[in-house]
Amino acid sequence: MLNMRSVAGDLTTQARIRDVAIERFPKDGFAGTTVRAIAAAAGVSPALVLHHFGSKEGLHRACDEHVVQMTMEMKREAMETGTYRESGAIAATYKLAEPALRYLAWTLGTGSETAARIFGDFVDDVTVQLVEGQENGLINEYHGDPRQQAAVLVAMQLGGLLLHDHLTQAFGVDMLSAEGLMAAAPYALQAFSGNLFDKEIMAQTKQAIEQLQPTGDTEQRATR
Amino acid sequence: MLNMRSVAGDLTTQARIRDVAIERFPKDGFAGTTVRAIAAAAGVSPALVLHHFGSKEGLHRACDEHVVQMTMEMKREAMETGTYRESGAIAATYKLAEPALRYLAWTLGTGSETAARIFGDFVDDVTVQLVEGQENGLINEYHGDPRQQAAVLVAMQLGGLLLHDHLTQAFGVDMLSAEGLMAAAPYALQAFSGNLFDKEIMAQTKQAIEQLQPTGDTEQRATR
DNA sequence: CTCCCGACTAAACGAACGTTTAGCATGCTG
DNA sequence: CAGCATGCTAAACGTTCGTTTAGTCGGGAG
Repeated sequence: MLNMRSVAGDLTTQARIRDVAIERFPKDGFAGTTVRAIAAAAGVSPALVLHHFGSKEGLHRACDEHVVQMTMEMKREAMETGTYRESGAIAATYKLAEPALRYLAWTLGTGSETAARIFGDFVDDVTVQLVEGQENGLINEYHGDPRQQAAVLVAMQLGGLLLHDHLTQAFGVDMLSAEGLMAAAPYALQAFSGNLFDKEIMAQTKQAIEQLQPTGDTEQRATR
Repeated sequence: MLNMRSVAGDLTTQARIRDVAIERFPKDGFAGTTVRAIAAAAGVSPALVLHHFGSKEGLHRACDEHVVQMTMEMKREAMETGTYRESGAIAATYKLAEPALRYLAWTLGTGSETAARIFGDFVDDVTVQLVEGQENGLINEYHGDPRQQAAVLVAMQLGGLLLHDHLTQAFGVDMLSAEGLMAAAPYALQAFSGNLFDKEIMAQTKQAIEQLQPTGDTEQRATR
Protein backbone atom coordinates (compact mmCIF):
# COMPACT_ATOMS: atom_id res chain seq x y z
CA MET A 1 0.00 0.00 0.00
CA LEU A 2 2.78 2.44 0.80
CA ASN A 3 3.88 2.55 -2.74
CA MET A 4 4.72 6.18 -3.27
CA ARG A 5 7.34 6.84 -5.83
CA SER A 6 9.11 10.04 -4.97
CA VAL A 7 9.45 11.07 -1.37
CA ALA A 8 11.23 14.38 -0.83
CA GLY A 9 11.58 15.77 2.67
CA ASP A 10 9.63 12.89 4.21
CA LEU A 11 6.38 14.23 2.77
CA THR A 12 4.07 12.31 0.51
CA THR A 13 3.80 13.75 -2.96
CA GLN A 14 0.13 14.31 -2.29
CA ALA A 15 0.90 16.22 0.90
CA ARG A 16 3.54 18.24 -0.91
CA ILE A 17 1.05 19.29 -3.55
CA ARG A 18 -1.46 20.24 -0.87
CA ASP A 19 1.09 22.28 1.03
CA VAL A 20 2.05 24.15 -2.10
CA ALA A 21 -1.62 24.91 -2.70
CA ILE A 22 -2.00 26.15 0.88
CA GLU A 23 0.78 28.61 0.15
CA ARG A 24 -0.50 29.72 -3.24
CA PHE A 25 -4.24 30.09 -2.78
CA PRO A 26 -4.02 32.93 -0.26
CA LYS A 27 -1.41 34.67 -2.38
CA ASP A 28 -3.16 34.75 -5.75
CA GLY A 29 -6.68 33.68 -4.89
CA PHE A 30 -8.37 30.48 -5.96
CA ALA A 31 -9.04 31.43 -9.55
CA GLY A 32 -5.70 33.19 -9.81
CA THR A 33 -3.76 30.12 -8.81
CA THR A 34 -3.33 27.71 -11.71
CA VAL A 35 -3.04 23.97 -11.44
CA ARG A 36 0.05 24.22 -13.60
CA ALA A 37 1.73 26.62 -11.17
CA ILE A 38 0.99 24.37 -8.21
CA ALA A 39 2.28 21.35 -10.11
CA ALA A 40 5.46 23.15 -11.10
CA ALA A 41 6.13 24.33 -7.54
CA ALA A 42 5.58 20.81 -6.27
CA GLY A 43 7.78 19.37 -8.99
CA VAL A 44 5.11 17.21 -10.56
CA SER A 45 2.96 17.22 -13.67
CA PRO A 46 -0.37 19.05 -13.74
CA ALA A 47 -2.15 15.78 -14.37
CA LEU A 48 -0.92 14.34 -11.10
CA VAL A 49 -2.55 17.11 -9.14
CA LEU A 50 -5.91 16.11 -10.56
CA HIS A 51 -5.09 12.46 -10.19
CA HIS A 52 -4.77 12.93 -6.44
CA PHE A 53 -7.51 15.46 -5.78
CA GLY A 54 -9.99 14.87 -8.57
CA SER A 55 -10.25 18.51 -9.52
CA LYS A 56 -8.98 21.93 -8.59
CA GLU A 57 -11.99 22.37 -6.35
CA GLY A 58 -11.19 19.04 -4.73
CA LEU A 59 -7.74 20.34 -3.93
CA HIS A 60 -9.35 23.41 -2.42
CA ARG A 61 -11.49 21.24 -0.17
CA ALA A 62 -8.47 19.18 0.86
CA CYS A 63 -6.63 22.36 1.84
CA ASP A 64 -9.61 23.57 3.87
CA GLU A 65 -9.89 20.26 5.67
CA HIS A 66 -6.22 20.11 6.44
CA VAL A 67 -6.04 23.62 7.85
CA VAL A 68 -9.17 23.07 9.92
CA GLN A 69 -7.67 19.88 11.28
CA MET A 70 -4.39 21.61 12.13
CA THR A 71 -6.32 24.39 13.83
CA MET A 72 -8.23 21.93 15.97
CA GLU A 73 -5.05 20.14 16.86
CA MET A 74 -3.47 23.43 17.86
CA LYS A 75 -6.49 24.20 20.00
CA ARG A 76 -6.33 20.87 21.76
CA GLU A 77 -2.68 21.33 22.62
CA ALA A 78 -3.25 24.89 23.80
CA MET A 79 -6.09 23.70 26.00
CA GLU A 80 -3.93 21.08 27.62
CA THR A 81 -1.18 23.52 28.42
CA GLY A 82 -3.71 26.09 29.55
CA THR A 83 -2.59 28.80 27.16
CA TYR A 84 -5.86 28.62 25.26
CA ARG A 85 -7.94 30.12 28.01
CA GLU A 86 -5.28 32.54 29.09
CA SER A 87 -4.55 33.93 25.69
CA GLY A 88 -8.12 34.52 24.69
CA ALA A 89 -8.34 31.51 22.41
CA ILE A 90 -7.27 32.95 19.14
CA ALA A 91 -3.92 34.32 20.09
CA ALA A 92 -2.75 30.73 20.49
CA THR A 93 -3.00 30.34 16.74
CA TYR A 94 0.54 31.60 16.50
CA LYS A 95 1.53 28.01 17.07
CA LEU A 96 0.36 27.19 13.60
CA ALA A 97 2.87 27.41 10.81
CA GLU A 98 2.84 30.64 8.88
CA PRO A 99 1.39 29.25 5.64
CA ALA A 100 -1.48 27.71 7.57
CA LEU A 101 -2.10 31.03 9.32
CA ARG A 102 -2.14 32.90 6.02
CA TYR A 103 -4.52 30.29 4.63
CA LEU A 104 -6.74 30.60 7.69
CA ALA A 105 -6.86 34.36 7.31
CA TRP A 106 -7.63 34.05 3.63
CA THR A 107 -10.41 31.57 4.19
CA LEU A 108 -12.00 33.69 6.92
CA GLY A 109 -12.13 36.61 4.53
CA THR A 110 -14.16 34.61 2.06
CA GLY A 111 -17.76 33.79 2.79
CA SER A 112 -17.15 30.08 2.53
CA GLU A 113 -18.79 27.47 4.68
CA THR A 114 -15.43 26.50 6.10
CA ALA A 115 -14.90 30.08 7.24
CA ALA A 116 -18.29 30.12 8.95
CA ARG A 117 -17.43 26.89 10.71
CA ILE A 118 -14.07 28.12 11.95
CA PHE A 119 -15.52 31.42 13.11
CA GLY A 120 -18.42 29.66 14.79
CA ASP A 121 -16.09 27.30 16.61
CA PHE A 122 -14.06 30.17 17.97
CA VAL A 123 -17.23 31.92 19.07
CA ASP A 124 -18.36 28.76 20.80
CA ASP A 125 -15.09 28.53 22.67
CA VAL A 126 -15.12 32.14 23.79
CA THR A 127 -18.77 31.91 24.80
CA VAL A 128 -17.93 29.02 27.09
CA GLN A 129 -15.00 30.95 28.49
CA LEU A 130 -17.28 33.91 29.13
CA VAL A 131 -19.92 31.87 30.92
CA GLU A 132 -17.49 29.77 32.91
CA GLY A 133 -15.33 32.79 33.60
CA GLN A 134 -18.22 34.58 35.18
CA GLU A 135 -18.76 31.66 37.54
CA ASN A 136 -15.08 31.67 38.41
CA GLY A 137 -14.98 35.40 38.89
CA LEU A 138 -12.59 35.91 35.98
CA ILE A 139 -15.27 37.67 33.99
CA ASN A 140 -17.21 40.46 35.61
CA GLU A 141 -20.89 41.05 35.08
CA TYR A 142 -21.79 42.22 31.65
CA HIS A 143 -24.80 43.28 29.67
CA GLY A 144 -26.23 41.45 26.72
CA ASP A 145 -25.90 38.02 25.23
CA PRO A 146 -22.68 36.11 25.94
CA ARG A 147 -22.60 34.66 22.45
CA GLN A 148 -22.88 38.06 20.82
CA GLN A 149 -20.23 39.43 23.12
CA ALA A 150 -18.06 36.48 22.18
CA ALA A 151 -18.61 37.10 18.47
CA VAL A 152 -17.44 40.68 18.81
CA LEU A 153 -14.38 39.62 20.77
CA VAL A 154 -13.52 36.96 18.21
CA ALA A 155 -13.91 39.43 15.36
CA MET A 156 -11.61 41.85 17.18
CA GLN A 157 -8.97 39.21 17.79
CA LEU A 158 -9.17 37.83 14.28
CA GLY A 159 -8.77 41.34 12.92
CA GLY A 160 -5.16 41.14 13.92
CA LEU A 161 -4.82 37.87 12.05
CA LEU A 162 -6.52 39.08 8.89
CA LEU A 163 -4.55 42.31 8.84
CA HIS A 164 -1.27 40.74 9.86
CA ASP A 165 0.52 42.16 6.84
CA HIS A 166 -0.34 45.70 7.87
CA LEU A 167 0.43 45.12 11.53
CA THR A 168 3.74 43.60 10.54
CA GLN A 169 4.57 46.80 8.74
CA ALA A 170 3.44 48.95 11.66
CA PHE A 171 5.43 47.00 14.22
CA GLY A 172 8.43 46.01 12.16
CA VAL A 173 8.06 42.44 13.39
CA ASP A 174 6.41 39.52 11.66
CA MET A 175 2.98 39.46 13.23
CA LEU A 176 2.54 35.74 12.55
CA SER A 177 5.50 34.93 14.75
CA ALA A 178 5.74 34.70 18.53
CA GLU A 179 7.70 37.94 18.58
CA GLY A 180 4.91 39.72 16.77
CA LEU A 181 2.31 38.46 19.18
CA MET A 182 4.46 39.48 22.13
CA ALA A 183 4.83 42.95 20.66
CA ALA A 184 1.18 43.55 19.85
CA ALA A 185 -0.67 41.71 22.61
CA PRO A 186 0.17 44.22 25.37
CA TYR A 187 -1.58 46.91 23.34
CA ALA A 188 -4.66 44.74 23.03
CA LEU A 189 -4.61 44.10 26.75
CA GLN A 190 -4.20 47.80 27.40
CA ALA A 191 -7.25 48.50 25.27
CA PHE A 192 -9.28 45.93 27.17
CA SER A 193 -8.03 47.06 30.55
CA GLY A 194 -10.28 50.10 30.61
CA ASN A 195 -7.29 52.25 31.45
CA LEU A 196 -6.93 53.56 27.93
CA PHE A 197 -10.21 55.26 27.17
CA ASP A 198 -11.59 57.74 29.65
CA LYS A 199 -15.17 57.40 30.83
CA GLU A 200 -16.06 60.60 29.07
CA ILE A 201 -15.15 59.47 25.56
CA MET A 202 -16.79 56.12 26.20
CA ALA A 203 -20.01 57.88 27.08
CA GLN A 204 -19.72 60.14 24.06
CA THR A 205 -19.22 57.19 21.76
CA LYS A 206 -22.09 55.30 23.29
CA GLN A 207 -24.35 58.25 22.74
CA ALA A 208 -23.16 58.72 19.17
CA ILE A 209 -23.90 55.09 18.39
CA GLU A 210 -27.38 55.31 19.84
CA GLN A 211 -28.20 58.35 17.80
CA LEU A 212 -27.49 56.73 14.48
CA GLN A 213 -30.33 56.77 12.01
CA PRO A 214 -31.89 53.37 12.52
CA THR A 215 -32.58 52.67 8.86
CA GLY A 216 -30.37 54.08 6.18
CA ASP A 217 -33.16 54.43 3.64
CA THR A 218 -33.75 58.17 3.84
CA GLU A 219 -30.17 59.30 3.39
CA GLN A 220 -28.91 56.28 1.57
CA ARG A 221 -25.78 56.81 -0.43
CA ALA A 222 -25.28 55.51 -3.92
CA THR A 223 -22.01 54.03 -5.08
CA ARG A 224 -21.71 57.02 -7.33
CA MET B 1 -17.38 66.96 -24.35
CA LEU B 2 -20.29 65.39 -22.55
CA ASN B 3 -21.03 63.09 -25.39
CA MET B 4 -22.11 59.93 -23.66
CA ARG B 5 -24.51 57.75 -25.52
CA SER B 6 -26.50 55.67 -23.11
CA VAL B 7 -27.29 57.04 -19.69
CA ALA B 8 -29.26 54.68 -17.45
CA GLY B 9 -30.02 55.71 -13.90
CA ASP B 10 -28.14 59.01 -14.27
CA LEU B 11 -24.83 57.17 -14.21
CA THR B 12 -22.23 57.32 -16.94
CA THR B 13 -21.68 54.03 -18.70
CA GLN B 14 -18.12 54.17 -17.46
CA ALA B 15 -19.29 54.64 -13.88
CA ARG B 16 -21.80 51.84 -14.28
CA ILE B 17 -19.09 49.45 -15.40
CA ARG B 18 -16.90 50.46 -12.47
CA ASP B 19 -19.74 49.97 -9.99
CA VAL B 20 -20.42 46.52 -11.35
CA ALA B 21 -16.74 45.70 -10.95
CA ILE B 22 -16.80 46.98 -7.37
CA GLU B 23 -19.56 44.50 -6.69
CA ARG B 24 -17.98 41.58 -8.48
CA PHE B 25 -14.32 41.72 -7.51
CA PRO B 26 -14.90 41.06 -3.80
CA LYS B 27 -17.35 38.29 -4.63
CA ASP B 28 -15.24 36.17 -6.98
CA GLY B 29 -11.80 37.69 -6.62
CA PHE B 30 -9.88 39.59 -9.27
CA ALA B 31 -8.87 36.62 -11.38
CA GLY B 32 -12.23 34.96 -10.83
CA THR B 33 -14.15 37.91 -12.19
CA THR B 34 -14.16 37.97 -15.98
CA VAL B 35 -14.34 41.03 -18.15
CA ARG B 36 -17.19 39.37 -19.97
CA ALA B 37 -19.20 38.94 -16.77
CA ILE B 38 -18.70 42.58 -15.82
CA ALA B 39 -19.68 43.70 -19.30
CA ALA B 40 -22.81 41.54 -19.29
CA ALA B 41 -23.90 42.83 -15.86
CA ALA B 42 -23.34 46.39 -17.02
CA GLY B 43 -25.21 45.74 -20.27
CA VAL B 44 -22.30 46.55 -22.55
CA SER B 45 -19.83 44.70 -24.73
CA PRO B 46 -16.58 43.34 -23.27
CA ALA B 47 -14.62 45.56 -25.62
CA LEU B 48 -16.14 48.68 -24.13
CA VAL B 49 -14.83 47.81 -20.70
CA LEU B 50 -11.30 47.81 -22.07
CA HIS B 51 -12.00 50.86 -24.16
CA HIS B 52 -12.75 52.83 -21.00
CA PHE B 53 -10.20 51.38 -18.62
CA GLY B 54 -7.42 50.18 -20.90
CA SER B 55 -7.20 46.76 -19.32
CA LYS B 56 -8.69 44.63 -16.60
CA GLU B 57 -5.94 45.80 -14.28
CA GLY B 58 -6.79 49.38 -15.18
CA LEU B 59 -10.36 48.74 -14.12
CA HIS B 60 -9.04 47.34 -10.86
CA ARG B 61 -7.07 50.53 -10.26
CA ALA B 62 -10.09 52.65 -11.06
CA CYS B 63 -12.15 50.72 -8.51
CA ASP B 64 -9.45 51.15 -5.88
CA GLU B 65 -9.22 54.86 -6.52
CA HIS B 66 -12.96 55.34 -6.40
CA VAL B 67 -13.42 53.47 -3.13
CA VAL B 68 -10.50 55.32 -1.56
CA GLN B 69 -12.02 58.59 -2.66
CA MET B 70 -15.42 57.67 -1.26
CA THR B 71 -13.78 56.63 2.00
CA MET B 72 -12.00 59.96 2.31
CA GLU B 73 -15.20 61.80 1.55
CA MET B 74 -16.98 59.79 4.22
CA LYS B 75 -14.23 60.63 6.68
CA ARG B 76 -14.42 64.33 5.94
CA GLU B 77 -18.17 64.38 6.51
CA ALA B 78 -17.85 62.37 9.71
CA MET B 79 -15.21 64.79 10.96
CA GLU B 80 -17.42 67.77 10.32
CA THR B 81 -20.31 66.26 12.21
CA GLY B 82 -18.01 65.07 14.96
CA THR B 83 -18.98 61.43 14.67
CA TYR B 84 -15.55 60.50 13.44
CA ARG B 85 -13.80 61.11 16.71
CA GLU B 86 -16.64 59.80 18.81
CA SER B 87 -17.05 56.55 16.95
CA GLY B 88 -13.42 55.60 16.91
CA ALA B 89 -12.90 56.55 13.31
CA ILE B 90 -13.71 53.35 11.55
CA ALA B 91 -17.19 52.74 12.80
CA ALA B 92 -18.26 55.75 10.75
CA THR B 93 -17.62 53.72 7.63
CA TYR B 94 -21.15 52.44 7.88
CA LYS B 95 -22.07 55.56 5.98
CA LEU B 96 -20.53 54.06 2.89
CA ALA B 97 -22.74 52.05 0.59
CA GLU B 98 -22.62 48.33 1.14
CA PRO B 99 -20.81 47.44 -2.10
CA ALA B 100 -18.10 49.94 -1.27
CA LEU B 101 -17.77 48.47 2.22
CA ARG B 102 -17.45 44.96 0.85
CA TYR B 103 -14.84 46.20 -1.60
CA LEU B 104 -12.98 47.96 1.19
CA ALA B 105 -12.95 44.80 3.26
CA TRP B 106 -11.78 42.75 0.29
CA THR B 107 -8.98 45.15 -0.54
CA LEU B 108 -7.77 45.28 3.06
CA GLY B 109 -7.51 41.52 3.05
CA THR B 110 -5.15 41.61 0.10
CA GLY B 111 -1.62 42.81 0.52
CA SER B 112 -2.07 45.51 -2.07
CA GLU B 113 -0.56 48.95 -1.88
CA THR B 114 -4.01 50.48 -1.72
CA ALA B 115 -4.79 48.39 1.34
CA ALA B 116 -1.60 49.55 3.03
CA ARG B 117 -2.51 53.14 2.28
CA ILE B 118 -6.04 52.83 3.66
CA PHE B 119 -4.84 51.04 6.77
CA GLY B 120 -2.07 53.57 7.25
CA ASP B 121 -4.48 56.47 6.94
CA PHE B 122 -6.74 55.01 9.60
CA VAL B 123 -3.75 54.45 11.87
CA ASP B 124 -2.69 58.05 11.33
CA ASP B 125 -6.12 59.28 12.31
CA VAL B 126 -6.34 57.17 15.44
CA THR B 127 -2.80 58.11 16.41
CA VAL B 128 -3.76 61.77 16.30
CA GLN B 129 -6.89 61.03 18.30
CA LEU B 130 -4.80 59.22 20.88
CA VAL B 131 -2.27 62.04 21.23
CA GLU B 132 -4.83 64.83 21.21
CA GLY B 133 -7.12 62.83 23.44
CA GLN B 134 -4.47 62.54 26.07
CA GLU B 135 -4.08 66.30 26.09
CA ASN B 136 -7.82 66.71 26.42
CA GLY B 137 -8.12 64.10 29.14
CA LEU B 138 -10.21 61.79 26.95
CA ILE B 139 -7.40 59.28 26.79
CA ASN B 140 -5.71 58.20 29.99
CA GLU B 141 -2.04 57.54 30.32
CA TYR B 142 -0.85 54.50 28.47
CA HIS B 143 2.31 52.55 27.93
CA GLY B 144 4.10 52.16 24.64
CA ASP B 145 4.02 53.88 21.30
CA PRO B 146 0.82 55.71 20.33
CA ARG B 147 1.14 54.64 16.73
CA GLN B 148 1.48 50.98 17.62
CA GLN B 149 -1.44 51.26 20.00
CA ALA B 150 -3.41 52.89 17.20
CA ALA B 151 -2.51 50.11 14.78
CA VAL B 152 -3.83 47.48 17.18
CA LEU B 153 -7.03 49.43 17.72
CA VAL B 154 -7.55 49.87 13.99
CA ALA B 155 -6.97 46.16 13.38
CA MET B 156 -9.52 45.34 16.06
CA GLN B 157 -12.11 47.66 14.61
CA LEU B 158 -11.51 46.55 11.05
CA GLY B 159 -11.88 42.96 12.16
CA GLY B 160 -15.56 43.62 12.44
CA LEU B 161 -15.60 44.97 8.92
CA LEU B 162 -13.63 42.10 7.40
CA LEU B 163 -15.71 39.50 9.19
CA HIS B 164 -19.02 41.25 8.66
CA ASP B 165 -20.53 38.17 7.05
CA HIS B 166 -19.94 36.09 10.14
CA LEU B 167 -21.03 38.84 12.53
CA THR B 168 -24.16 39.28 10.49
CA GLN B 169 -24.94 35.63 11.02
CA ALA B 170 -24.17 35.82 14.74
CA PHE B 171 -26.35 38.88 15.28
CA GLY B 172 -29.08 38.26 12.77
CA VAL B 173 -28.70 41.81 11.52
CA ASP B 174 -26.78 43.06 8.52
CA MET B 175 -23.52 44.21 10.04
CA LEU B 176 -22.89 46.68 7.22
CA SER B 177 -26.03 48.60 8.13
CA ALA B 178 -26.63 51.14 10.86
CA GLU B 179 -28.70 48.57 12.75
CA GLY B 180 -25.80 46.16 12.75
CA LEU B 181 -23.43 48.77 14.10
CA MET B 182 -25.90 49.73 16.79
CA ALA B 183 -26.24 46.10 17.79
CA ALA B 184 -22.54 45.25 17.89
CA ALA B 185 -20.92 48.48 19.07
CA PRO B 186 -22.13 48.22 22.69
CA TYR B 187 -20.30 44.93 22.99
CA ALA B 188 -17.11 46.52 21.69
CA LEU B 189 -17.52 49.35 24.17
CA GLN B 190 -18.12 46.86 26.96
CA ALA B 191 -14.90 45.08 26.05
CA PHE B 192 -12.98 48.36 26.09
CA SER B 193 -14.60 49.55 29.31
CA GLY B 194 -12.47 47.31 31.49
CA ASN B 195 -15.60 46.05 33.18
CA LEU B 196 -15.66 42.81 31.25
CA PHE B 197 -12.38 41.13 32.06
CA ASP B 198 -11.34 40.80 35.67
CA LYS B 199 -7.88 41.93 36.72
CA GLU B 200 -6.92 38.37 37.45
CA ILE B 201 -7.45 37.02 33.95
CA MET B 202 -5.77 40.07 32.49
CA ALA B 203 -2.70 39.37 34.62
CA GLN B 204 -2.78 35.71 33.65
CA THR B 205 -2.95 36.55 29.98
CA LYS B 206 -0.17 39.08 30.27
CA GLN B 207 2.04 36.52 31.91
CA ALA B 208 1.19 33.87 29.35
CA ILE B 209 2.14 36.23 26.54
CA GLU B 210 5.44 37.10 28.15
CA GLN B 211 6.34 33.48 28.56
CA LEU B 212 6.03 32.65 24.90
CA GLN B 213 9.11 31.17 23.33
CA PRO B 214 10.73 34.21 21.71
CA THR B 215 11.82 32.46 18.53
CA GLY B 216 9.90 29.58 17.12
CA ASP B 217 12.93 27.86 15.64
CA THR B 218 13.34 25.08 18.19
CA GLU B 219 9.81 23.79 18.14
CA GLN B 220 8.87 24.98 14.71
CA ARG B 221 5.91 23.23 13.20
CA ALA B 222 5.77 22.03 9.63
CA THR B 223 2.67 22.29 7.53
CA ARG B 224 2.51 18.53 7.70
C1' DC C 1 7.91 -15.18 -13.43
C1' DT C 2 3.45 -13.02 -14.27
C1' DC C 3 -0.02 -10.02 -13.26
C1' DC C 4 -1.87 -5.97 -11.61
C1' DC C 5 -2.56 -1.71 -9.30
C1' DG C 6 -1.13 2.82 -8.21
C1' DA C 7 2.03 6.72 -8.91
C1' DC C 8 3.15 9.40 -12.54
C1' DT C 9 3.92 11.81 -17.29
C1' DA C 10 3.28 13.62 -22.17
C1' DA C 11 0.22 15.25 -25.09
C1' DA C 12 -3.80 16.87 -26.49
C1' DC C 13 -8.74 18.61 -25.85
C1' DG C 14 -12.37 22.11 -25.92
C1' DA C 15 -13.60 26.07 -23.47
C1' DA C 16 -12.94 30.47 -21.81
C1' DC C 17 -9.91 34.01 -21.02
C1' DG C 18 -7.97 39.10 -21.92
C1' DT C 19 -7.21 41.72 -25.66
C1' DT C 20 -7.14 43.59 -30.57
C1' DT C 21 -9.02 45.01 -34.81
C1' DA C 22 -12.22 46.91 -37.94
C1' DG C 23 -16.08 49.30 -38.40
C1' DC C 24 -20.64 51.61 -37.31
C1' DA C 25 -23.36 55.44 -35.40
C1' DT C 26 -23.65 59.75 -33.25
C1' DG C 27 -22.85 64.50 -32.22
C1' DC C 28 -19.75 68.34 -31.96
C1' DT C 29 -16.75 71.60 -34.65
C1' DG C 30 -15.25 74.45 -38.39
C1' DC D 1 -21.96 70.73 -45.52
C1' DA D 2 -17.68 67.95 -44.55
C1' DG D 3 -14.53 66.22 -41.03
C1' DC D 4 -13.44 64.14 -37.05
C1' DA D 5 -13.44 62.53 -32.44
C1' DT D 6 -16.01 59.53 -29.39
C1' DG D 7 -19.09 55.81 -27.54
C1' DC D 8 -19.83 51.56 -28.78
C1' DT D 9 -20.25 46.65 -31.01
C1' DA D 10 -19.11 42.23 -33.58
C1' DA D 11 -15.84 39.25 -34.56
C1' DA D 12 -11.75 37.29 -34.22
C1' DC D 13 -6.95 36.82 -32.20
C1' DG D 14 -3.56 33.98 -29.64
C1' DT D 15 -3.02 32.25 -25.08
C1' DT D 16 -3.89 29.73 -21.16
C1' DC D 17 -6.98 27.45 -18.46
C1' DG D 18 -8.90 22.84 -16.17
C1' DT D 19 -9.34 18.50 -17.56
C1' DT D 20 -8.95 14.00 -20.26
C1' DT D 21 -6.67 10.33 -22.52
C1' DA D 22 -3.28 7.04 -23.33
C1' DG D 23 0.45 5.10 -21.74
C1' DT D 24 5.02 4.26 -18.95
C1' DC D 25 7.23 2.67 -14.87
C1' DG D 26 7.96 -0.02 -10.68
C1' DG D 27 6.92 -2.57 -6.59
C1' DG D 28 3.86 -6.23 -4.25
C1' DA D 29 0.99 -10.33 -4.52
C1' DG D 30 -0.06 -14.80 -6.49
